[in-house]
Amino acid sequence: MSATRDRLLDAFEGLLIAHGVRAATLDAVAAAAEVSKGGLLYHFPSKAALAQGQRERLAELGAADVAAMAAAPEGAAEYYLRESTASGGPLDRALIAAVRLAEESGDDATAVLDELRVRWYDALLAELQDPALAHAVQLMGDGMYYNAVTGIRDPGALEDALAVLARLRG
Amino acid sequence: MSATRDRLLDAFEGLLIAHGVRAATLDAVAAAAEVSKGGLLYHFPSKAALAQGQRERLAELGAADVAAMAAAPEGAAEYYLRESTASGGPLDRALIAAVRLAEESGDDATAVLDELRVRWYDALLAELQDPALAHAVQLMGDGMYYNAVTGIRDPGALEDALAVLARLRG
DNA sequence: GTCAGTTAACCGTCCAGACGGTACAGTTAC
DNA sequence: GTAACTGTACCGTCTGGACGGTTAACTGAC
Repeated sequence: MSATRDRLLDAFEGLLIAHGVRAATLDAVAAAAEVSKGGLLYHFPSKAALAQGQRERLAELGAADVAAMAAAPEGAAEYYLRESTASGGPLDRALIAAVRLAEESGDDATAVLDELRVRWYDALLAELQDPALAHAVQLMGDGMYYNAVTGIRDPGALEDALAVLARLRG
Repeated sequence: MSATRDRLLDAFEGLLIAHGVRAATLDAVAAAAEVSKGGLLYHFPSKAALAQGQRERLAELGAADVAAMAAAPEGAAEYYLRESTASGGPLDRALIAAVRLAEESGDDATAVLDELRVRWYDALLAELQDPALAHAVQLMGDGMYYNAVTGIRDPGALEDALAVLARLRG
């Protein structure tokens, strides 16, 4: 909606990703977004509201990605694996930030992540028509995300995952 | 070594896993270990020392697991996948705690995780003799860990991963 | 055999700074 | 005039860490 609101969420996510939950203080977020603390609290009256705004952003980006996955010319599975390594995009940033937030606030925070996972699985199953294979593809994608989240570089992961997918399909 | 030292590390890991880095304060760790704050700081003179103690514990448990993996009768790959879902054991707890810690402290904290990953990969490769397959198995294991870390329940993940592994072997 | 001295293991309190949040009086752009 | 801010000054609480005790086991001298 508002440009400042988006800048604040960008800054919040950026701090969460780069330096973790401890670094994502209200002062730090405001400073990173080049907004005063009062300005931040104008848009998000509390830190919980800021976290909820982040979850809403993730839900929107996630829904868009599920739609793009179903429409992908290379197929849902390949699209999914490819996206799992392409860290740096808006969805990846939102996902990593949400995972970081979920570690503290428990249930309601993971609900968005849970539902998104189910939707991704459904899209994979629709294309692959094989529950175990769909599950395996999703797990490999999760693994690549996991490595991205923890900062672990894993060269060749995408190629090998795609190669294994091809074997299983063939 | 010391029983109190171990209790402190247990408490530290427990808080990191259940409520995240923000909850794992010196006071909270001391209280959970039923030790005074002064007692905690006797064993670990700073919070950084506490985190390093945790990493050292992970390195020890990890080395033991790699050895157990190579000696597993069901094979390294099956052992690895099975262990990836068995959350609650000492190694899993240490791993999750280390991942949480790594989000803040950056490079040197991820070094232990990085090296452990390489060792696991080597053990998988030694059994499977197939780089892409070894990589895929590791990614599926990572994915299951990732879900355990974020509190996502994923029933049937192990069975499906093992089924896919059997297909790829056969 | 006992008794001062040492040391490891731990307790409880204090403090400066950071944190989330409040309050509110201005300012700018439309 | 109203929405969207800025800037400053606060408040109460929490946090990491410093610090000065305390206790109990051990050690050697006499």
